[in-house]
Amino acid sequence: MLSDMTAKSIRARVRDELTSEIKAIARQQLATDGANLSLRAVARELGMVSSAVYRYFPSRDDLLTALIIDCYDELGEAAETAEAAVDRSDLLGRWLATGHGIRDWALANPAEYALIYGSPVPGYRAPETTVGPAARTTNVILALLADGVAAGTLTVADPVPGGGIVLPLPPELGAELDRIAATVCPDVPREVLSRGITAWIQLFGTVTFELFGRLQNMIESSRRNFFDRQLRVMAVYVGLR
Amino acid sequence: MLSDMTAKSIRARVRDELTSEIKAIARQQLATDGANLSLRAVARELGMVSSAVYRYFPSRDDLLTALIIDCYDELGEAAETAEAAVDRSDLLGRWLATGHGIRDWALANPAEYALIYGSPVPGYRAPETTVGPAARTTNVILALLADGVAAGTLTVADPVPGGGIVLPLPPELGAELDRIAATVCPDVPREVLSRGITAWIQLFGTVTFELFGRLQNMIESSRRNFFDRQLRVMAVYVGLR
DNA sequence: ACAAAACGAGAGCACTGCTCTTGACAGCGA
DNA sequence: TCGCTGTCAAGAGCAGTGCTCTCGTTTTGT
Repeated sequence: MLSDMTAKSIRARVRDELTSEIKAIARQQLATDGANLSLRAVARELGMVSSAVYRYFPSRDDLLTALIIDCYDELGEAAETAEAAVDRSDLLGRWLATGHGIRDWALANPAEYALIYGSPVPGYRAPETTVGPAARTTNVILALLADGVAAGTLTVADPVPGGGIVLPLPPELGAELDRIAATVCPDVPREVLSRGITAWIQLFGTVTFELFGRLQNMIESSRRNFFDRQLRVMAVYVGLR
Repeated sequence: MLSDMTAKSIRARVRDELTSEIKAIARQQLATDGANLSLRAVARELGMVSSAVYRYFPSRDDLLTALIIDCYDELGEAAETAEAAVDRSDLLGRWLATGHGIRDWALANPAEYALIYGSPVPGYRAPETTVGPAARTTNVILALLADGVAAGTLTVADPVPGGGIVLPLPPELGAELDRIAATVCPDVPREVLSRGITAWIQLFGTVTFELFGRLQNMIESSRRNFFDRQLRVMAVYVGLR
């Protein structure tokens, strides 16, 4: 009985170990070779022959998919843990923590961020298994919006008192926002969701610009300050306090 | 004399023709193979042997650089012509035209957009010759800001009357913004420049998200409406009217 | 008309993803 | 303990890649 389980575990465990070792070296190579990493180089690094790697990943794209899922999960976890450390009623603090958690992970893993948020690999179709991990970061923000709505902080009305920053939503866009809200955050009105999406795009747009070198010769020494300000500007726009 | 010139023209012209033909086919392949296009495939398409292509581009990276410069120039020209068609005093119209011009070009040339605004190719260092063409689109926006400042429309003060969307700039970030403004738009105050950069990031962030598939299962049928609204929201934030 | 430069073709090198076959080893039931 | 079966690493091999070098040919400048 026990020997059965350990025997099974033995083969399975060494396989899992090799699998994660392959992924580790592949991620290491990701930093230098980007998305077009070499399976043979990974095998060489492991002292294996290239064909042996195919016992663990049926193709290079499958290895890439595994890496993508891992990265989505890591980024999602980074966002979740950063956000979880803030008092639930402090919506602004939660938003800031989420943003900086995402940016910090991206700065620490630039190649991985480029893999999941950069140009789509031509000919590569992301399988369905990636959408779950990919949604983790957005779910953090959506929960933030839902909590703000529940607390009465986020409303349909203009979050900037006396300001005119809220523009009417075109009907087709409004309908589409309603459809999104219905499936993913039922109690968030379309106006709040719309502002949240704008802030979401600003967050990732700023990280992407910083990592892809578009801030070079512009914002250099105060990039964290700049990003923090971007977050706060969007927080005011959304109404997070 | 004339024969000299035509003789000179003959060799140079056929060379230029071949050069642009290579680039045309390379851009065609860009759509299917992305940044890792095959020089041999381009040569095959031309009925040449691969080594012949090296007479025109010393390496694959040089061909890529030529494509990048062409794309920057095309995108810049698209933004410029779209913006030039609007009355100079209509700042909001100019901003909207610029944004839609950029997005329209990106939608028409998604692979090219990914080439210049996607993940940086690992190991590829963009040469100095690309920064000029790359700056064309941002120059359009900077001119917009400068005109708004000159007309008195854009000021340091909060563009949203009675609103509190303007946050104080951290001193280091303010100094950096001053440094940018001094070299590229001397009469634009740091506050206006800061708002412009935020709008600029929102513009390209939205286009990037749309093209890289991050809007899938969210905004589908009303993407142009969504982008237009994004532009208008940022216009209100910046103070463009 | 002649030397020099430019050009296309071909062979070749080292590399890639991937497939197929071969031989070795471990776990299983009898 | 002895075969059987499934898993594994290794090697050869195929087609493709970027790139270099050489070899005749053509074109150019003088």
